[in-house]
Amino acid sequence: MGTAEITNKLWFGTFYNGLTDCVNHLLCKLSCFCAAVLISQKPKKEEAEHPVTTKKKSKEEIEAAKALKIKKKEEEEQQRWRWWGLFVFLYARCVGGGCMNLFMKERWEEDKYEDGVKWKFLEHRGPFFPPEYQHLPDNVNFYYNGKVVKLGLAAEEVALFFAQMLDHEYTTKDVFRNNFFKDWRKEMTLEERVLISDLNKCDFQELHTMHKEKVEARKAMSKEEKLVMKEANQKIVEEYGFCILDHHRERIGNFKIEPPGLFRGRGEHPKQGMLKKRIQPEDVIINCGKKSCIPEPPAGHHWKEVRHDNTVTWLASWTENVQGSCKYVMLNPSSKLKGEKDWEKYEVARRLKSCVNGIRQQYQQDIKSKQMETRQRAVALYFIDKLALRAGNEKEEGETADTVGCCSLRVEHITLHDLLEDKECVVEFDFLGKDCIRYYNKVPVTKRTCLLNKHLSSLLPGLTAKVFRTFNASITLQEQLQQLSNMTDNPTEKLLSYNRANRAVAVLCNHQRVPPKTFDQSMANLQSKIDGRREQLALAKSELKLAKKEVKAHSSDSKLQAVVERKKKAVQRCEEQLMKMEVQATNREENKQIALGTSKLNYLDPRISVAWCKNMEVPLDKIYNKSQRDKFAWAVDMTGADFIF
DNA sequence: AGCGGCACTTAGAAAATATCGG
DNA sequence: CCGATATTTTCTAAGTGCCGCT
Repeated sequence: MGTAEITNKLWFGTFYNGLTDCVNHLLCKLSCFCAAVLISQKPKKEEAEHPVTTKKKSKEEIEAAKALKIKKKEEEEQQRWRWWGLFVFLYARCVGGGCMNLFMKERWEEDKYEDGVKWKFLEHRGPFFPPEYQHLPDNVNFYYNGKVVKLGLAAEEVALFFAQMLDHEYTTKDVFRNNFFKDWRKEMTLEERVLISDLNKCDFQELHTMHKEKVEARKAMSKEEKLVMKEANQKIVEEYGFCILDHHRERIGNFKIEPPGLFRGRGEHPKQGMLKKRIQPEDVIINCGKKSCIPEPPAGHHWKEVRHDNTVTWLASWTENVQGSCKYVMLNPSSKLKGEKDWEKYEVARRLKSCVNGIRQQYQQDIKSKQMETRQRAVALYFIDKLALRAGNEKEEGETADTVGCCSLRVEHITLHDLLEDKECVVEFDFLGKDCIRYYNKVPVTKRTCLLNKHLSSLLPGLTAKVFRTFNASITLQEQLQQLSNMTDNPTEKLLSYNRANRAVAVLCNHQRVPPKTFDQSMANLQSKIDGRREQLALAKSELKLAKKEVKAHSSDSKLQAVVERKKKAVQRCEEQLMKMEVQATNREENKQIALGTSKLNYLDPRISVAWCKNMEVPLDKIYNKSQRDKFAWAVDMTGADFIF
């Protein structure tokens, strides 16, 4: 590589990255200004095009709405921070020479901020607080032992939390009820506490009914009312939902403070039903840039603390009272901070690809090791790799539901069979994993923890137990897509193949869901639709036959010929619709207990999917919705059809 | 060297919204 | 256009992994 070229790149790198603050800032301001002008002009335009007849207006309105949508899209696209731009640029220039992964990658790493620094400038409005609780209307009553009891504000609010959940299974569980009652009593006045001593004598029915009515009323709102609500919400998002990070406006993920309520732990959680208390500004730590405006706390309040820590990515945090854990306000997945990290994750997984064979050989060896520790490590790694189990960190006993991962499996979770269902040496797993999802699997094995991660990172920098899940998920997707999809398939079949590949990964990672309550019913509905369509098709076919006969009889009458054509089209349309529905039925049936979203969002290198779409000529929006396209914008932008994981 | 806590990713449920088909 | 159903978004719990402290 010539010196001139290097110099050139370095210059560009410096230029791009260091682009003096004021110039960069100016550009940013300019683009914001332009957007503001465009927005402020829009209503005027619509007004100008106003009058004429109602029918025409509505048509025009539709057109205008469409144009507006496109414009908005373009604007968004223009405002998108293409933080991966330098990489793509350099890669494009260098890929011919094949030097990218060494020289340029290093250059790229160097250009990032110094160790641990995540940003230089960060400004935001602080989190958004839920509204204060308002007393119940006078005609809605809580009864104790059959008598009306007017509760104080605090106790009433908590009573309503319980009342709202009355339809939920939670409220029938002893643990939930006991925890709730204990915490509820803490919120009562002395008088209330003396009176209310038995949850079974509490009647929340009126509160429950009121809540349900409110929900119904919200559903039944007129279009106009809904629009008003929507606009009000958008205003909140506009104000609190964004921050400025290093000159770019970025969407915040969860800018709303979690409202108070009853803790809904998963599975047999010992703390379910406990009161999750209301968070005050006095509980909240704000994190922002030193030079930025400090967000204003709600009137009459102050923040717990304001700090300027640019080695972390959160904008605000508070400690939650049920588990004592920290909650954070962080950026949306489409942001640079999240996207870059995501990209990095997949790069580590790809690096594993080149050395996974060696690692596998080694743990097979280590399984025979004389040292107990080495042997245990090897077995754990074997299962993490083969079954995509999670690492299984230690948890405090009694504080959470009893769930395990690979390194925390206990004897009772495993049964060893010398022979099971014709297979030798079978390990039977049965345990509750993350979110209390049951893992059940029978695995034939061949005859012959923090320590684990340390060992892994010595094999490959950045390698940890969870990388195996990412790696095996992504590589499985790639292989399955390769095996299942054909260029000659129609679009519907192609999508089925994609879903099946995705499904293979979800099964591997044990991503489950409870089948929707309406599943059987909706399946039956679809089936009857299919049957109906079949009959229709048969009818259309016989009609076509008849029409053809007619043509033959009356030697090529042009009118009759046209009828035949029409009938042919009808048959075709019918066949297409039938095929679509049948594929839909297959897909839905196969998806009954499987959730695809988690793997798509967290485990599958998006570049595999983008490349597949390009190769198969499938539009990207068939497999990624808007927020997925936003999250993976970096991959969409930089990936060609030739990408291989 | 072991542990507790902090920061961040991953997860399924539920709510909200869009789409479909009669 | 309207209700049922499907999809998307929101919500927040539940994991992983590492760092700094003792």
